[in-house]
Amino acid sequence: MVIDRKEAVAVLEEIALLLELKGENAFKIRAYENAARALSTMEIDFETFVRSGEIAKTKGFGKALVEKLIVLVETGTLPFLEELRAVFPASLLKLLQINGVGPKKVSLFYHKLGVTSVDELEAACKDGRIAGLSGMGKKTADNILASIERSRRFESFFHYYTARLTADQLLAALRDITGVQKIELAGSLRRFREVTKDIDILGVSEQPAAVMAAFTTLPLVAETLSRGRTKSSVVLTNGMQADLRLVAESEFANALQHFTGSKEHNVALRSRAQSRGMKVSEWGLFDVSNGGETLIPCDSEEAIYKKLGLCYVPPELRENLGEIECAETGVMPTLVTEADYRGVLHCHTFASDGANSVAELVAHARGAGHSFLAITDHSKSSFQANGLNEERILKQLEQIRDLQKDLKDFRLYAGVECDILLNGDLDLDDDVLKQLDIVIVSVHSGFSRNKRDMTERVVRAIEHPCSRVLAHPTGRLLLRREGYELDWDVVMAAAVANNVAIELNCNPLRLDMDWRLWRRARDQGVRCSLNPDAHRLSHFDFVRFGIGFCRKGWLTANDIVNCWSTDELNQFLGHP
DNA sequence: GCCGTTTTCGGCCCGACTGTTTTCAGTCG
Repeated sequence: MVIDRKEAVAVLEEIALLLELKGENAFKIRAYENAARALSTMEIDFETFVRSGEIAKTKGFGKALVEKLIVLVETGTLPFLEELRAVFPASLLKLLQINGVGPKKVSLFYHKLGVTSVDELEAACKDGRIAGLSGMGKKTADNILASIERSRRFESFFHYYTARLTADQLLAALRDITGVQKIELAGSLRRFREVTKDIDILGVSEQPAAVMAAFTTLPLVAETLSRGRTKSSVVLTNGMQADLRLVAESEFANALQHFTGSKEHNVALRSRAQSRGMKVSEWGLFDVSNGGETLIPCDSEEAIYKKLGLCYVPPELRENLGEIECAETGVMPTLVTEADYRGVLHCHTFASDGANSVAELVAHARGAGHSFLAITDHSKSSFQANGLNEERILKQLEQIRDLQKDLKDFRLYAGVECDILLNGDLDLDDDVLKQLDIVIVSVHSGFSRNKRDMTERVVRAIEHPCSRVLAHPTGRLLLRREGYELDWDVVMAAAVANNVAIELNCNPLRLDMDWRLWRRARDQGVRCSLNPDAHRLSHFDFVRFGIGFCRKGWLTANDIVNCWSTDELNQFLGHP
């Protein structure tokens, strides 16, 4: 039995949760969590990684973890995990997902009441058994019931786009409250995580009590979970949780840094501070080198990083995935900005499954200040999307050439989003593809093939001489459908060798290729094409946040073909 | 369980809020 990387990550994560239930040392638990996280971002063949001994040289994998993972690779099972599973039924892990219920409570409920599932916990809350436990009371039981109800009523995660628009609405409402001097977004939304659980907002006010009162009674707020002087939590009408923290002006920079996270980034920063005789928290940076606690004033996030011997780390990069090591060198990449973006290379008209005409899309793109636009409707195999056959594509090509004649300082490219067939062939005749300015290739069928077959299929499409962009390369739909697996080493190498860009599709459901892969792709020489995959004019707005995901992938304007001049792009497309 | 220029033991990031208790444990981020 072969254990792959994903399975190993799942094993480590499960061990961490079970150890929590067991009440193990928190640092031991963290060691498993860190190892799982490290492994999940590595692009390695897990078995080779373990067998070759490479694992033992990797930070975070000590003697105990290496030994366990060797057993896992060699036998396909891990007795250590089996023993833990025998102590706690697997269903207990689900209880940990209930807000306000942590390992201690789960363990208590299990041992005292035999509770093993959410339904049983609900029953125990209702019939008074929970309130009867020592240390628990009626309020605890009521809160657990409310949490269970909330988790059933709403999915716990939201797509970035939904969450961000909700957050922007909330920010605007908060800025209108009397006594609010400053309001900023923090947390995972500021860091551009693709899905998010809650909205974290940080504010400055000299009248925190009044502001908290106003916040918890906003029309957007459905329910107040907690309300303190510096922190309040609410559930919004759409089911999202939002937290507001208030601090004094002098504390703002430190608080913003702290509440932007990630947790892992902050742990690393605090550890760094400690090793330099300092202490960092949401309240400030302190010199603790001579036993006391002397505040080191920081009026900006830049100042905090500087005092810690680092250059500024943009929020998108704060995941403790190498950004601190990079900041230590004094040189950070100049990340792409919204102003660098010059045009969309993937959109649909009503000829296939879009809502607008070519002319409408052109007008919209020009209105947005873009320099070029590529029309890329679906090809004939995507019949569910009314894909175009050779004849219809050629007709559209003619229409586009006509439109171009009247366009000054704007390049309109004729293209197609051509289906990659099961064997890796493209869906349209070569002599038609050759006439187009840009051919985007993508998979829309046969998602369940295995990794090897999918890799071969995609690489074959990349190697087609007309291919220029590989679109939404895994086909994932966030919170709905896993993407198919690809051997990224092979796919990226093929993309570089054949001068094919890989798309970062910024449709909020896709965000595909994932930000975690981009730094590595860029280092290998892969070009990115950032596209909204627009099916209507409003989808052009996806680019605004798409830029954030490019930044999260460490990309500069130079790495993204959509940020190039029309001349440079023409050269890339082979159409001077 | 990991780690090491105070190095093989003894550290390991920090604080707010809640609910239950009279000083604190659990949870969360």
